Amino acid sequence: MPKIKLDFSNKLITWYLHNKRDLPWRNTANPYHIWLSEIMLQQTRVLQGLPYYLKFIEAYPKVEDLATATEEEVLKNWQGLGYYSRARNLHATAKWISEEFNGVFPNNYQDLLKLKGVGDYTASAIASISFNQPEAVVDGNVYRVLSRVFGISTPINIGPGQKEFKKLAQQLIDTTQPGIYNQAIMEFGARYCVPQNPDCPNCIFNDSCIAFQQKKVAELPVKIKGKPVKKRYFNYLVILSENERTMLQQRLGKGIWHKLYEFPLIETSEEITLAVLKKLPQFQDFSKKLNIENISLFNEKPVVHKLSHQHLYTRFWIVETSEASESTIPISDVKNYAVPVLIENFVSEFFENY
DNA sequence: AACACGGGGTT
DNA sequence: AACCCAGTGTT
Repeated sequence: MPKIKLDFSNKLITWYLHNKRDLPWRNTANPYHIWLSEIMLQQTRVLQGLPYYLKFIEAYPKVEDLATATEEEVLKNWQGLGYYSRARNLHATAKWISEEFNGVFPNNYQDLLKLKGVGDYTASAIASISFNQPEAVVDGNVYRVLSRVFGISTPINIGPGQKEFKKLAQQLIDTTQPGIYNQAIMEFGARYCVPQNPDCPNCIFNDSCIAFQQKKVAELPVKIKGKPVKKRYFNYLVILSENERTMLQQRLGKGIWHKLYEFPLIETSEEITLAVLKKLPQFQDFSKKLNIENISLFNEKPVVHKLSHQHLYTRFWIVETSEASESTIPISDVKNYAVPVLIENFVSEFFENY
């Protein structure tokens, strides 16, 4: 084995064994547990995903338990973690493995890659950690560590860079303990070679790190800038009908929050007044079905809910009606539906007495 | 290749 | 406000 490669992996693994966090998925090679943790940690901080992992392991000890749950329940348990396609793919994959493979996970990179929601990173993670296969992971941490140590300024978020880093990572992996190596480089990126102000003078690589030598640590990795965030204006109609009932609708189109629930929504191109709201065709269609007695605005200042690519300027209109429409549900049932955090925050504030 | 997809932490 | 996080699927 080339010395540079041995140096790199040995330093990383030595650092890891002294500095790793004690996380529940690190005490097992069970592919179900590893798969679950890896899906949850996609684009998600360990500390944010950890309570969800514990909740899922308890609610669904085996993949068959996840498979026999309803998608609604899985989404409810996923509520707040974001990127909800992960939860839908998780459930679909659990059913597939349970029904077609008798609950036994694929044991190699190529077959793991066929699972919904499992891409190059996750297939490599499971293959290496659960099955000891030498498949290198390349996540955000790996991009940062490799771009700095090896002084690579190829942009990491377009095709050529992704291929270059994958190839380098594959050359560097310790084939005798690939799972440990993969976790070591990720943990090192997450805990030491951090995005801003890493402690380079005391780093295990400070004698060889190209970025440190050339004072380019702050400029690496290079990332092409994305599009500016889009502003959207949401008007939620919070129905309050007789007997403490309200109305929820499921989002079924394309876009954010697919299959989650929310109050009836009217999206506009800008902030609107009550007079304008009343004239909107969507509102008039809606009001035909109900006997509206009063409308009031809950929040004059919009709640700005920030997503990666969108800022949602949201106002909640309280719509009191006299008749109990068929499509209403008891307010006390709202807590059983999977809703976006934006809705959950409103519900917990407005309906705290119900 | 570019874009959509959540929510929260950090600076 | 900008960037990032144990990325993937769609177009």
